[in-house]
Amino acid sequence: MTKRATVADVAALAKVSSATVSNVISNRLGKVSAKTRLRVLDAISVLNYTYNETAAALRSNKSNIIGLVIHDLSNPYYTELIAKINRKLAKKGYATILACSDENLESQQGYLHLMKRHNALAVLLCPTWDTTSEHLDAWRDLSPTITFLRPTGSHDSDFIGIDNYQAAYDITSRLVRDGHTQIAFIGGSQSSRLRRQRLQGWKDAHEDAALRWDETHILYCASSMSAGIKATRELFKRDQNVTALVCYQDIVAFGAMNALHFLGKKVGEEIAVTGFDGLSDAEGWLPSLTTAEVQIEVLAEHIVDRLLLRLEKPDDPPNVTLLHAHIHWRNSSLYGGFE
Amino acid sequence: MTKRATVADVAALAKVSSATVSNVISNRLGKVSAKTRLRVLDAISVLNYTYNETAAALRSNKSNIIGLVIHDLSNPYYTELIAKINRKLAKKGYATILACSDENLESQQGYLHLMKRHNALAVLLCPTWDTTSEHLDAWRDLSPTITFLRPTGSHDSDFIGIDNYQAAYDITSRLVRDGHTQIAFIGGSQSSRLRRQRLQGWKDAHEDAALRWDETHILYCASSMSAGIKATRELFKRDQNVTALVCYQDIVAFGAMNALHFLGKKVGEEIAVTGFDGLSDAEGWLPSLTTAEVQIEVLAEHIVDRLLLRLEKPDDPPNVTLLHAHIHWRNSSLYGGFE
DNA sequence: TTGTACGCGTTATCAG
DNA sequence: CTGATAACGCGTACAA
Repeated sequence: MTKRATVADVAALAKVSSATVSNVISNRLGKVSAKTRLRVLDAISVLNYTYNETAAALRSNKSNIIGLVIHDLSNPYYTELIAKINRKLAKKGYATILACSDENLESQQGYLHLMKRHNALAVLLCPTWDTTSEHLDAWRDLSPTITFLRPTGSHDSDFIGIDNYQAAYDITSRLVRDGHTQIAFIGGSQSSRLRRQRLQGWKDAHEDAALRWDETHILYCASSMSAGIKATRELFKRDQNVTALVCYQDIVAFGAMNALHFLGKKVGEEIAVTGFDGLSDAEGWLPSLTTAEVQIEVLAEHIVDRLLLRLEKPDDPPNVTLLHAHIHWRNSSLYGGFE
Repeated sequence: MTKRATVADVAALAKVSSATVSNVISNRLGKVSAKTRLRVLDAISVLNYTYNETAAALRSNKSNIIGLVIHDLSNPYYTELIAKINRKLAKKGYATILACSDENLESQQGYLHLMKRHNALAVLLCPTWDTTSEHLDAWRDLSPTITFLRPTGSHDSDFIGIDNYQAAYDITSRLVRDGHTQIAFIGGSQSSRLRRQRLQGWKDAHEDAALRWDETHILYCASSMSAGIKATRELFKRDQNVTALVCYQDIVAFGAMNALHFLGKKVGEEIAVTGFDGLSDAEGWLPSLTTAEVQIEVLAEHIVDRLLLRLEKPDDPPNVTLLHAHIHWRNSSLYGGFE
């Protein structure tokens, strides 16, 4: 546990001032001659000097810490997203403080407070369902907040999301055109705005095709494969005539397909299943799963780009971006099997 | 973007010195009278004062940041673990800087450096396969490093892991006793020490039962359901006579079960499948999956406890803890179906 | 019980 | 191009 070298130590060894060392460290071009620069770099490596972010942050009142607050870490879509955001930020030299609110508003607010204490440069937030615009006001003034995936109702912050309504509408319409009349909607939690958007697409697709939808075909369930299994079994207890399942998420669809195997229904032949998310497992599954995808990579890119833009121009008006999902039609919803 | 209040501002409003404010904030009992305490707290709320961790960290040379470096964020076992560790640390007042090395040593070392720059109080590390004890030496002297799940060969750091050998041995032995003679081992990557431990358990269980194991029954695959599907199909291309699959992870087992459905084999009747991890989906799956579990909660508890202990006593000798897995025998490996 | 004064390691400012 | 010096906001002896 030897004490670590400081700028002053480096300066002394290189026989320059601490200001010069600082200039070298920050790569301020033209502020320091090539020769002294080398001398300083040499001293840095001799002393095994490590930059102290803490001191720099205090002095410049600007940390390089980005807060990342999310409601759930059990859904692979979110964790892959986090991984990608994390990597992109790291490449830009930012560190990420992670927090998981577990769908608990109080906990989320606590974490936002933590970010403030740490002087987070910005906060990326995927909020709990009960988060309103007002809940964010307390933080927005200090550091920019960028919300993603889950709308908070009013948009005073930047928001990057997915056009869920359209994707659900498109999927359902296509199923109707393929001849399905008994189409179920499975998954999501009751209070979810996102679910409401997808469900509305499902409903409108019915109505625009002059088809009645049935309340008993709508089921809630948690975000897990086993919840999808349970919901699917429940669905077929209610009604044996369903021929298509529009699932709220891929993991729910995986569960549904597992349950359908068990119920003796051949997915892609006797019954269609669709998902949402575009997980990489969807393609390799048997049969391959039809799903609405916004590539996680693309989403992460948008989020990080928006963040960087916002850091440059803090006072620009908030931006709302809705990404269009691409629907991969695969074997789980084969056309023509349902005439 | 109004400037935030400082201790000095609070002191001025409460008509006390900054030292008194500091004492109130840090809850140093007996150092300040109840009356002034209230005055200070009042001023804090009036000014909407927020504690500045950065300044505190610089002054005391002790951050409250814990670095969490992990190799993979796509496996639910790890993400659930992270979520739990994160929550426990937050409860103790620590913030977590997350980094994902993506199985890349260079990237991992970069992140460890980042942690050092941020003066991390400690680092929790689930290392890449090619990490050796020497790779950690550079960081260990500065802040304690606690490794988990993946052994690094030599143990100069604290380590919390799972007794993989024993669990795999127990599972395989039981399958042998149930009458299986053609037992495959699926999953894991070639260089994985952890996989070697589990595989050794599988091999030794064969040998102790005077049973030959077959090299063609051993397959590598990535950590995903679709990789499990591919590997299982490959296995049955090689040999139709396998009656049991010992999978390296639950997600691989889920994939295997999906593939087996497709191949027309009834899991739990004609063929046995076992997993590793004890994911919550294992129980709800159809049929329910036999799996070796070390409860994530328990593991997280051990890791955090070890961390806290280490912070208290930095100079105690490193501790290695191996947790014993509990095997849940479920329908996917029903006894008696293979006579 | 309260106040004063200084230092943590860096960066910004300005003068040379 | 380089150097001296003063901040940043908080913690902690030590003095009162």
